Amino acid sequence: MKDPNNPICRTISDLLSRIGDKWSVLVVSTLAGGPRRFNELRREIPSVSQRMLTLTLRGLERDGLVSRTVTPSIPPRVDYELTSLGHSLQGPVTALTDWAIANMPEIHEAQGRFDAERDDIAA
Amino acid sequence: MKDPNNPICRTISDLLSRIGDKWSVLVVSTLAGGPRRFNELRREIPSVSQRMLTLTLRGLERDGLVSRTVTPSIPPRVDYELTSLGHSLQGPVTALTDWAIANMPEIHEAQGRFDAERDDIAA
DNA sequence: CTGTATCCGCTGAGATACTG
DNA sequence: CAGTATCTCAGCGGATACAG
Repeated sequence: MKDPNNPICRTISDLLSRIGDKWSVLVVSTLAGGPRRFNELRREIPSVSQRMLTLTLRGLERDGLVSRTVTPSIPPRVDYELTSLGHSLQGPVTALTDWAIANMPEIHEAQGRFDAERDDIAA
Repeated sequence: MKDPNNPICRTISDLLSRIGDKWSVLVVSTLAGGPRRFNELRREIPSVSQRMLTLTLRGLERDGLVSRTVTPSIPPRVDYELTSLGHSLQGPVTALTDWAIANMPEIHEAQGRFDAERDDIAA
């Protein structure tokens, strides 16, 4: 159970590093509203760089959470869409973000206490 | 909603970088079985380094998820324990890990397909 | 429009040695 | 026993420029 070499732990840790990365959850939750083109995603997530959006989408595509559809026209058109696997991830992720929102005050309070103590010691 | 500058998104993203880091979930799930001393945790999670265990525990403590109790004896004794906030996180995290376990085959399959295609193109 | 390629700084994380 | 300090290296991620 606690051994990172066993395949279950590795899968969990892989999933966590994916959803734990800086952009995946944001992209998935945006795509939850329906398919988007590349630059639509950029507009809806203004702070993401082109490079990171590409990398994030590739990662999600590799894991089978997002599908990528190319329409070879001029200009080219690429649509990204959640797969059913991607949609099924929404439930657990929402549970987590709801928890974060609900407990935000308590977390910030704890951080404040911790940092105040740290400063006391430093002083 | 998609703006990383708004406090809600920042809290969520902070939470994700905590539970998304390499060790936090492992530590929390170990502590779910009851309080542990520092070296007990090291023994139960053999692959964690001393440094990373310390840093992980500090982070969890700062967020109010774990409490740290020092008994100034010789040798010194320090017990780590989940707070009620820490326990309440177990539910959402379990939902996520259950999802990962349930969908592990499909994810690996998707990765296999993706990597096979990539190799085809490379060849 | 939808990417890829490159450079580069910052942080995460391991190894090792030292301290109260 | 329970840490801190320092070195080191790899990888993430931003900015920018280029390409089909």
